[in-house]
Amino acid sequence: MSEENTIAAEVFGFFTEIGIINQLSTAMLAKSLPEGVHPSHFSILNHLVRMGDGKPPVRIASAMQVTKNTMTHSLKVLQDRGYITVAPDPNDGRGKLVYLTEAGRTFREQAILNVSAVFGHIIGQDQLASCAVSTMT
Amino acid sequence: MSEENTIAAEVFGFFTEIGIINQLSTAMLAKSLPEGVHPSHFSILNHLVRMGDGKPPVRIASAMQVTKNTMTHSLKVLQDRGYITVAPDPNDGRGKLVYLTEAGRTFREQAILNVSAVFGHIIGQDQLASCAVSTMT
DNA sequence: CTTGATTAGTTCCATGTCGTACTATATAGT
DNA sequence: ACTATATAGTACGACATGGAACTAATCAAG
Repeated sequence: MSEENTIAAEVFGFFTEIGIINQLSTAMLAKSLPEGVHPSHFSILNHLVRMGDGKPPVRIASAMQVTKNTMTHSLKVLQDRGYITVAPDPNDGRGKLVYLTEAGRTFREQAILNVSAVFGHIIGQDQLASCAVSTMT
Repeated sequence: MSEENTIAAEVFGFFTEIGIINQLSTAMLAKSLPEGVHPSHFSILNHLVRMGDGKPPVRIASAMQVTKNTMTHSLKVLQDRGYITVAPDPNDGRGKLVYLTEAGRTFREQAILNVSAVFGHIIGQDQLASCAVSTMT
């Protein structure tokens, strides 16, 4: 019994570490994005570039592991910023299709360059050590 | 230049994977928690158990990588549920100190058992054991 | 001791996310 | 064809979180 508890603690601790890494990397991405663009918004653009656009919102939502409501809201933000266009699906009266704009593609590329510069800054300088220290405290 | 872009894409993709793992494991934890208890609330209890209680909120906030506002809100929730008590710091008129209650400790233990049961359900006891071994070495 | 700067905690507002309920369309069973 | 069920998208409310501003208390400099 206590053996199983030990194993559970090990697995739980592993995912706790994953969460910490995710927290720090997401914070870096957030700081490198312009005002009003949330990491989740960028993530949608990234997904559309990698997996191809012209997909219905519900498919994007399930791929990003968020609900349909959240996707509706996020797509509205991206549409207002001109990064995507949403058109009705000609083959399904219920559905819509999401397409990337040129502005959306260039924005995504620029954002990756920005956050990569931050990574390089951190790895290049000795802040890697301080990063490790901050996770321990 | 394109070489640097390739490296950037590698690093970026790695953190993307980390984010996906975190999303899935956090969702599992959320589903195994009772109504009204957010994963971040549980995370605070977990931190207090592991690092010791009697700490001021601002220290917990910086350790959990959230702002003071969020910590104020989360502590209020935990206090209403009787999992913690908050007392003024006798040595600092501005500060407060956060203490775990017996209910908080038992709740945290039970939650870990619950989520571990979910893990066991999904990946099986054999993989759990090997996973634990790999994290120990 | 007095003044300026710093810190702990709170409050207000904006935003991202989820749950529930709803409408409109599509599909299946008869 | 008709009805029942399922699916796509949206509207509304609830909650977690962050940013800016604020109060109270401590610390540092003179």
